[in-house]
Amino acid sequence: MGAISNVERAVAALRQMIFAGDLTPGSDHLETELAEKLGMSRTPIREAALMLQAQGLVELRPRRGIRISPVSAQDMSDIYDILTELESLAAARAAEAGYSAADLETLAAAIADMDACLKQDDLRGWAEADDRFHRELVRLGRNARLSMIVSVMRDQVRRARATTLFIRPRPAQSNADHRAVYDAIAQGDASRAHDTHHAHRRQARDMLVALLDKHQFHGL
Amino acid sequence: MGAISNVERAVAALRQMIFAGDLTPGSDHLETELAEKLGMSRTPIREAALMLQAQGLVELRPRRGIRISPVSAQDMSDIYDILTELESLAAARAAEAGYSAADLETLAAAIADMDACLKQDDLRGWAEADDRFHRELVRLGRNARLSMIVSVMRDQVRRARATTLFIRPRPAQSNADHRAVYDAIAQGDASRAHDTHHAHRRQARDMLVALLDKHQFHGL
DNA sequence: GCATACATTAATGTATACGTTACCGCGTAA
DNA sequence: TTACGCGGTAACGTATACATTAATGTATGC
Repeated sequence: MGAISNVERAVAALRQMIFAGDLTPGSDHLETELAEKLGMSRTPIREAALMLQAQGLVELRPRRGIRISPVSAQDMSDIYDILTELESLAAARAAEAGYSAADLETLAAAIADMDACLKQDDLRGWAEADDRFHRELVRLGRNARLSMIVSVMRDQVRRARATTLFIRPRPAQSNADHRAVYDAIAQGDASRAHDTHHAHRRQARDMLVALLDKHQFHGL
Repeated sequence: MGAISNVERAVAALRQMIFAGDLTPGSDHLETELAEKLGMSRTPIREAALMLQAQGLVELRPRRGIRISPVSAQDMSDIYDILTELESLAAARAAEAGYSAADLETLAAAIADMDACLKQDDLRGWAEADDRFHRELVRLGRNARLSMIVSVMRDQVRRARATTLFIRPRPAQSNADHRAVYDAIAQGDASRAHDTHHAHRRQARDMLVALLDKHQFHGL
């Protein structure tokens, strides 16, 4: 009854391998190979691959194997554009929802954690708290489809973050932005929540794009 | 060489049946059933269902069959929110791209067609041209992921349009909006393109939501 | 030497077989 | 009467076998 299917196992394993870099972007992998490696038949592997394809993590190319989707600088820019718009919308909707301070507890905690991590130069911890902030923000927007899309986009970004986290400037301004967004939501000011977050994301995008250009990033 | 796989056939057939209303939202269908109906085995049916599930058109529920996803009024509102943001972004990017009048030919033609259809009270023709306009607009935005997301969202809306097309007010203001967006893009004015289209979509959303409320629409 | 046609082959797409499991109905006991 | 348990069954998840097909290498003709 534990009911954890092989397909789920395959999806989890493949994701893990992709994010960990065991399957490098652009590389091809035969269904049979992966099946053997994960100790199951081709069927669940194929189904898992189809799901991951729908999320843009892999491409099924007949007779050439399952390709781990590469992410170019252009892709990153495209993804950030989408994230910017959708997260800003979520921020606006969250502000409209009229949440109480208690409802916004998770948000506040994430901001506090980011502060704490920055003080200790714990970039990994900061990134985790930053993720938490953005995830909660989207959740508060109460749009299931939007949440889904954002999480798919974020997955694709995640692979690049490992690379860029330690070469990007310290995220100093970032926290002030988060606080401003938080305040706008707490005060129910939708358009300020939207615009503030939009500017925040836009800036992050521009920074990242410049960074990728500078470091000759041409695909991951 | 014919290279049209059964999976593709299944996807196309299922989509067709869903849009045509042969498979009504909320209904369940066993894999075996569908396989027999389409003259193939369960394997391609399952793969097709997985793809359609990723697009939100069906849900795979173990032992209960493949459910045609119902779309509630809330869903419609959520979807329109997403469309509003993403199409507006596309409009802005299109304006930035500096297209020539020739590049915008398709857009202009769609607007002209909408005018012509309205004059003849050809609502179906108008809807088709309207689709064409929005599709081209998104294409000009040059963001492959955005295009994909928008097309998935639009698919979900499409099912409701058949219902609402003939009870909604004549789209009179609509064309003026389209022209304004076109002009902004032609002049390279990104923020005007964005805001104009945003207002256009926002209005369409509000109208639709009001309409669905009024007609006691509680799911399709 | 180069291009083209063909045979080879290996990987996929599809069908099928099978074990597992949740659901449904029936019976029994409280 | 109702709740609970038990067995039958049917649908699914997965493995496997088979058909199909595109890529690769080879031979042949120019």
